[in-house]
Amino acid sequence: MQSEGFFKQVHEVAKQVPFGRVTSYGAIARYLGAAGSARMVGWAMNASHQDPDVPAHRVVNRKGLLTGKHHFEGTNLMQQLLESEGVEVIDNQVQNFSELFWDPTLELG
DNA sequence: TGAATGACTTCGG
DNA sequence: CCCGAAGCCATTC
Repeated sequence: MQSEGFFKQVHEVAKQVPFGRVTSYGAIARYLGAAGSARMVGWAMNASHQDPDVPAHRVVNRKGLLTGKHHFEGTNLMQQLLESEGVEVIDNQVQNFSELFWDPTLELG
């Protein structure tokens, strides 16, 4: 388990996502220099269960779709979490996604 | 070693 | 914008 570094980085970026904002796996991967490894970001998120501080619900795919909701408890926890932050979610899709989108390569880098 | 898997992305139609 | 197919790469079996 020496890959914690990669997970840690993903977790750190996820934690830096502002309240009520969302980002995509690819954006995080690109920011970490792991462009093309967007799937690994998802894999890292799977390990985010180790860090409860990681707002995995703020990470969606490039379409703003809550593809990872099935990895949360229940069936709509992810949506509830987002809505609790003021993010409107309909049919597992983030509304106004283009404005709520938070790109780490843009905001951080 | 090799095949299968996945919380994705990009490209062509 | 939607759809199907291909590409990517770490992890698992």
